[in-house]
Amino acid sequence: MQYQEAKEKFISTWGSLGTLWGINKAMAQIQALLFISTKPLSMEEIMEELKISRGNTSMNLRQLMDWGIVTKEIVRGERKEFFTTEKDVQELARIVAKERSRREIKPVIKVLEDVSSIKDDGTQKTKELIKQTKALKDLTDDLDTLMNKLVNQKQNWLTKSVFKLMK
Amino acid sequence: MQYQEAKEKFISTWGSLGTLWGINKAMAQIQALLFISTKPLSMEEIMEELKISRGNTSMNLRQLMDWGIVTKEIVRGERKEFFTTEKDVQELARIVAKERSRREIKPVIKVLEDVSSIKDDGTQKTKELIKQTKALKDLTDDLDTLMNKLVNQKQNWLTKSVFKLMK
DNA sequence: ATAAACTTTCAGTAATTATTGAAAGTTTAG
DNA sequence: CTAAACTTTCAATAATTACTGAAAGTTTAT
Repeated sequence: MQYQEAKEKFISTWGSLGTLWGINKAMAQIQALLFISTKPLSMEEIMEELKISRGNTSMNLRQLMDWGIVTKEIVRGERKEFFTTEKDVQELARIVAKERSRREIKPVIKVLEDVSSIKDDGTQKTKELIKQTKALKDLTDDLDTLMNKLVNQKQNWLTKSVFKLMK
Repeated sequence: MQYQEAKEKFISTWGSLGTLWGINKAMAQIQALLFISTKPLSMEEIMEELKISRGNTSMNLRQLMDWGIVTKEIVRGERKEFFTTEKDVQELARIVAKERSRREIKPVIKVLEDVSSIKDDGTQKTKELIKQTKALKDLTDDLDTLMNKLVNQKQNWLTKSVFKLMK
């Protein structure tokens, strides 16, 4: 496999994986492109590489910036804007985990809390609803906490020690 | 909040959360319904509760069974089939984590491996592609391993000890 | 102030994904 | 074997989500 093929394979795989971490295809592909680029890219270059429209590129770059994954670069002497992505995978994972926790997991925990704290009217079905949603809430909470703690270790010695512990 | 409202809120929240764990809305809602039900439900009952068609119910139940989350129950004297879901959240998490690892994460790791092992032709851009996809592969691998190990502890004493360690 | 260079917005359209419902298939009781 | 009771399949359609492109908006240089 040569450079061009490998690059395309990486970008398209990462793109279709986007759904897994909760973003759309174009967004993931732009991030992938920037991630392996040796220099900041302009909107023009991104459109050209990925064969997507100006509007699409603009909207998805904006979202990536909202996530804190991509940043604008000012290049001296150039009028147009250039973009780069966080290059450190650990830091990237940290950002993604934090954002997903905030945007998706926390709100769900809130709902589970509300639902599991309805008044017990003594019926079987109410007891079951409370018991099960409570269990789900506890699990979700635990996993969320663990994920955040894990990913917040800027150095990876702790990750390593956890691995050791679990082996 | 009363039972009916709480139940509906739980089912619809869990349904829209489906995308987060990689399944569709109807599938997640069926699972949610079974999860808080005090007894196995027939296809008829599921259709009725969720207001979805027979075909949709059938197809999504099949998928839930493929995932290993839902099982058929034979009820003595009844001709139709009844369905139940795994009721233990820890076990549920174990199944989901295992399946997602197998279906989605492992294949991505494979691609990252392939891409990161192309021949280094000495150019800057090839070096960057190799370096970055390698880093991504290592991270993905670590997270996958960790997730599987975590979730495979049938007892939760280990989860607890990990928490303690990280606090 | 003007105009060129660039970015954003958003209504319309395309692509994708989910759902229906009726026909075909299967199982069981008699 | 037959028919009733039930489930599955799948082509058609609906709903959702993503994408385009051109017009409107913004910034910068002169």
